Amino acid sequence: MPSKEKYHHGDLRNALLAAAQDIIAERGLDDLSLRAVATRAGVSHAAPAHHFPTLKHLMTALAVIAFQRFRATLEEEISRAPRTPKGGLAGAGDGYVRFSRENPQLFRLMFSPSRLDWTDAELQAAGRAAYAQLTDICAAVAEARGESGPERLQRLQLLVWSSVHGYAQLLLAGQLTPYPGLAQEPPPRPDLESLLLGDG
Amino acid sequence: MPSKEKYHHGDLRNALLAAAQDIIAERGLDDLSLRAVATRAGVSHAAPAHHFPTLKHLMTALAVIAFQRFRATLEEEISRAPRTPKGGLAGAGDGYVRFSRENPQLFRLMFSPSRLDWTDAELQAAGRAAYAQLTDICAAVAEARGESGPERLQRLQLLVWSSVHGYAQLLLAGQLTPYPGLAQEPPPRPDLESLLLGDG
DNA sequence: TGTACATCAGTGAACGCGCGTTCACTGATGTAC
DNA sequence: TGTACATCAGTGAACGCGCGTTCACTGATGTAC
Repeated sequence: MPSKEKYHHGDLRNALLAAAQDIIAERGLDDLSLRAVATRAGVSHAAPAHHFPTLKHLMTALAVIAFQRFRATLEEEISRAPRTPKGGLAGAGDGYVRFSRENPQLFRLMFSPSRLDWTDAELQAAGRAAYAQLTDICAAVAEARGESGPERLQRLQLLVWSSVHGYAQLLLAGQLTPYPGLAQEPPPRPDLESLLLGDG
Repeated sequence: MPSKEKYHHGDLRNALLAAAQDIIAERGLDDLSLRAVATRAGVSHAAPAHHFPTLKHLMTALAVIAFQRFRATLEEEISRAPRTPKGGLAGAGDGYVRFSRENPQLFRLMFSPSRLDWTDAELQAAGRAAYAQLTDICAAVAEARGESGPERLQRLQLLVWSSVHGYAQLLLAGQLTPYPGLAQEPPPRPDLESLLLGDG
């Protein structure tokens, strides 16, 4: 454990990423800056440059973490659900929505292309790994529906992804709760499971 | 037609809104500022204050215009489609996606709650008017499916809205086209019409 | 029709703010011998 | 085991930038009489 007295931090890169998470959670994505991150990490404002040349580099590294956590949340909810196509689909949907609500600013970052460098190999890998969860689930759903072929599968994936992503986005945008101040319960996630796989 | 020489502009409020649309189309929503708008409109940087006390006021007025245009696009596509429940649903979906692609920055603004004042009556009215398009379409779809009751209708609306909104968002986020530079054709919008109303 | 005057839109200078970036530096670490 | 030295992470002052905001002002408009 690095002491506060040390001139060299020891693990500043991770400390900066942790500080960034605190900042976006408290003040929002728009208030994230290299200077704010440095201050939060207790380091001079020029120090981050050694680890992240630009804010985009830091945000890209943060998005990698976000996608990894996102993937873990999907896995967790899927493993908690019944091991059926319908259960898997419901679990993935629940995980998707839960992550977006628990980490709204990270979620926003993940889908803010202008802030990220999508040519970054780590980011691509993290994104693909998360997306693979949906792919697997959808393959099982397609099979249960007696559908086959890559095109059918792709269309099913897009429908599933779009509907849960759209619900999450509308929820975060405040479009599903008349007045945010009222803290009203939002309507439940669209039940694509029943539509695709029946009530069984 | 106001001449450039006049000290009083005559219609600065609208000129500022037009300048704002130019700026977000060319430089993006994040580069929108009161100063930039003033400069673009050919006016001193303090002039906008007489019409928009803060940037949020301007953005809210801009979102009103956006929702009105959005509504018009939905209407246009719906009226172009067959006058059946399925045609209406397809038209609404096409309009939704077309608007988001033709006006990506306005679309972003419409769903950026932190930038807008949703207590503004005009904004609420504009948003509701656009949403009413979807409501009407969904009522027809529900009837065609033999469903009834407000709860069923609400769930159907949420599913329809979520799936088309999610598709539009994923498209704008660049998640549906591997490399933006390649200008690859994205996959078509999820065909919720057939799923809900069959192939007829 | 003409004059006086209130109103208000737009000007331009000034302020403080946080930002990214640069740069000479300082202090710690680790390696070569 | 000890010394010299290269490397590099972090410092702190400085710079220029665009931003929102304030404020005394100036010029145009429209209304009262």
